[in-house]
Amino acid sequence: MMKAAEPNISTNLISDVEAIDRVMLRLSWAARKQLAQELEQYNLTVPQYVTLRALRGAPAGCTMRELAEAAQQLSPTMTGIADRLDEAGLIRRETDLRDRRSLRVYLTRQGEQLMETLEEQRRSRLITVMSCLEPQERRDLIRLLDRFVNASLDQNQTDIHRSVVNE
Amino acid sequence: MMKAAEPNISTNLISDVEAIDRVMLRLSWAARKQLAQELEQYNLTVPQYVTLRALRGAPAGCTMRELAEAAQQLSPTMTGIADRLDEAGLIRRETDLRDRRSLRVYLTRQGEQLMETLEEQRRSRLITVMSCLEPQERRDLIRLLDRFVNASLDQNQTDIHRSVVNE
DNA sequence: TATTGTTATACTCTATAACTATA
DNA sequence: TATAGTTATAGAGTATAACAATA
Repeated sequence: MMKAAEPNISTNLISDVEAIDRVMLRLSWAARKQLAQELEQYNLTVPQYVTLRALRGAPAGCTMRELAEAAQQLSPTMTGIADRLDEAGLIRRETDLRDRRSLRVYLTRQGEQLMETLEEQRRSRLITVMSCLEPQERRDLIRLLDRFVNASLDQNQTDIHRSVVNE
Repeated sequence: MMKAAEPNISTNLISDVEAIDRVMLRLSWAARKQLAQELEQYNLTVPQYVTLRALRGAPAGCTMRELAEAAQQLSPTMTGIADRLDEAGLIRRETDLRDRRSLRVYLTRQGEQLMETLEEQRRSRLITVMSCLEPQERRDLIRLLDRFVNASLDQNQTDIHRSVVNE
């Protein structure tokens, strides 16, 4: 008889999985919509924001290829995003003198200022939200979420560059 | 002197906020990429999947307007998404006989089967991931995450329809 | 020949405005 | 007139293939 050896634990795991599935879909959907809305006032899209963050977290003057990897984009996609960030005056691209195939990408001062503004705004919003949790609960949430995300994303090769998106 | 009254707690809150900011960006970005990749083999996009889930969670035969609300989309956007789901044979739209302005949307049998397949696939993947956590840790994660998401999204009006996206 | 980055192309999503049909 | 849904249009992201310049 190969029924579930431990019905309670098994049942709990299934219902846990359904609960986490719902909350994760909600996060990756509704949270993204909220971020998009927050960025809209600065005429910034989510991929553009991710790119700026990757750029900020990367060593100064990374190449287009490195930037594309860090932001998890393909080369042609990154070209388009960089074109628009460039046009908005948030980044600049300069030919690498030692390898004239490469472009070095930098945040402009305006880009740095925008990122500071956004960081301040995000921080104050998150402080409000996080205040709803006790200090110990906050640490638990971060620790467990980090373990979950690592386990979840390390299954795939999707997340090779998490150190950069993660800053 | 209005310095931080409790330096340790204050400092911890700031660093907690930075940690949660990173992991949240990572979730709403990398996790979405992973979902997109998982759906790709079925020629399904993330918005299409969210729509199918909302449809599955909604009472049978909801209107286009209700579906758009449930999936947090604008009317014209939902028309386009529904067109493609229709063309793929996953949903069907029928004129409401009592109000001929309205369309009633249904999952086709093919659509239901696809959703079952996807649910099975997601479940088995999540079971693997969740197994990395102890039962008590899983419950803690779900509880804390739920509280965080509610606090975070209830700030905005972004998430009016979480019951449906949430199923 | 291999690499860097771009252009060309096609499709999807998103947002706004204008429109049709129904109520 | 108000509502349900669509079409029209434009911009942005995503993916593939082809290309130029450089190494």
